[in-house]
Amino acid sequence: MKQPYYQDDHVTIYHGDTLDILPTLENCGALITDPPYSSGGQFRADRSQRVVDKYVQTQTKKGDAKHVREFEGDNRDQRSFLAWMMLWTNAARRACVTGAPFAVFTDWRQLPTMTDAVQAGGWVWRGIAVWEKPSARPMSGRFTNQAEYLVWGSDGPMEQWDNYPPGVFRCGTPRGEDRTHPTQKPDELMRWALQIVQPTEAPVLDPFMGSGSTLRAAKDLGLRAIGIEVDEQSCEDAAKRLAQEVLPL
Amino acid sequence: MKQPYYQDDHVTIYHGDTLDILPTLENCGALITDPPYSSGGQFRADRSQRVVDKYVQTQTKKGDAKHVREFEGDNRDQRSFLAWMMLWTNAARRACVTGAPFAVFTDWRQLPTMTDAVQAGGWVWRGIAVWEKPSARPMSGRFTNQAEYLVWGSDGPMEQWDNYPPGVFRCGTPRGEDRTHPTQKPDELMRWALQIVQPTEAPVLDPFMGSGSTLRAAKDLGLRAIGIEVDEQSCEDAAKRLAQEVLPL
DNA sequence: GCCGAGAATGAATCCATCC
DNA sequence: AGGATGGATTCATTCTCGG
Repeated sequence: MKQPYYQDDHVTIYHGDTLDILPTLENCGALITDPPYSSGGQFRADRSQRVVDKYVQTQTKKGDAKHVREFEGDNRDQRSFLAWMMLWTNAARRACVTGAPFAVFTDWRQLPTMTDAVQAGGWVWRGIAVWEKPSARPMSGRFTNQAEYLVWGSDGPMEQWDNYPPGVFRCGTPRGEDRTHPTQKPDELMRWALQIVQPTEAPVLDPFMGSGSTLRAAKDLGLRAIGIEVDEQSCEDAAKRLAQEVLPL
Repeated sequence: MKQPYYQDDHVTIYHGDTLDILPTLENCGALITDPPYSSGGQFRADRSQRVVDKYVQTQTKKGDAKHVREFEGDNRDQRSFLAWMMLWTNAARRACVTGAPFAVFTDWRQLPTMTDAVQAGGWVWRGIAVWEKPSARPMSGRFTNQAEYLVWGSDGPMEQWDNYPPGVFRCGTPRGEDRTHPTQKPDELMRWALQIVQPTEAPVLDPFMGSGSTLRAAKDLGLRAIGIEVDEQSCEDAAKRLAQEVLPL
């Protein structure tokens, strides 16, 4: 079993490829993650760009968006994207206990592929929840694509317990110094996503940790969590972020 | 050419099966509709999201037996639903001018099938817009499925013009006297959906008219519209509703 | 400290242009 | 012909800064 990159009372971080690490894990209580979308354009040329060129449109882009990091695994075509998604969703399910809930982020373009992939990976798909982003880029004559989606469900039967999270959640994206990862999710959003997880000892699993928003939110909610990340710099960023005190909510 | 069931300055209603009527139409300016979601009707929605036919799962973990049922079963109903959706989306596209926009309502269960169907029918899929219903029934331990979805795009290149409709729209469902059709959409919602249509002479096409909400909203916005409906009682209800005066907005 | 004006920003998209 | 590149564009929201 691989040594953790970072560990404390609540969270564990592994540095490495998700498909290598996942088979070594077991008894996780939930899968909550934000995988690469392999999206960002109608044409293959657009999708094959560097991540920063696709997704970071600040004026500082040419020159010094130094604090915004590149990330891997976002340049696949549709077929290989689906195949890869089936592999990791299946491996993640094996790392979880029966009945575990899952919630996976995706954008409109990959939503149908994502629902296929999680089901092919053995999960039961039970719905779609909506993240409404207040500041999206409008296009003339079209509906603004101002939402991202949370595909959710469970591994087999899903326990009912006393919690009723809303199906549509509205909040803005992190800005400026708060953002170290190009597609970083706000902590508030991750706490919402974690509402399908019952408070237990079994840790939440995030196989695409990035800058560690899922783990941070889990820790703040008093949950345990395990993160996997292939980029070492992101592991370091996340470890720093998690070493800080638990935030009062 | 079949005689209209109802006709006035702005709207025309045909009574009959959509697949019979659509080939007789041409030069429509847009497709805006709310097709049957296949819940409890002609097709089986409860089996709709099984993907075992597409992606075979080879390995199992202990305790997997109970999941197998989730993957078994018969995709014929889902296949026939998809085939039928491809037929009418294609026929509707042929009834429209090149560049025509489309917007089709669906629920979360049928969303992936719908995006497949419109693309197979020859339309360019450009996004998903969200209808947030404030009055959905919550489920314990789960996200509330409180949204329906508008799959939208165009037949080929889409003209840009001076309109920026929001991608998330919040409004309640009709109640009491206002509701004659079981899945009736609020007029306010249909006016939002029609914001993707440029004001022209070419009529909006609704191949599943139901109680006529699309036509009513189009007329109120000063647009022309054509509706098709197989149920005669619904045709009568819609005709009554459309014969009323144009509502001041 | 509060308020308002002006600037910056966003998992974007389109299209002309260049290889 | 078709892939790759780069510039222009849009508005709601948030941020910055000065009064």
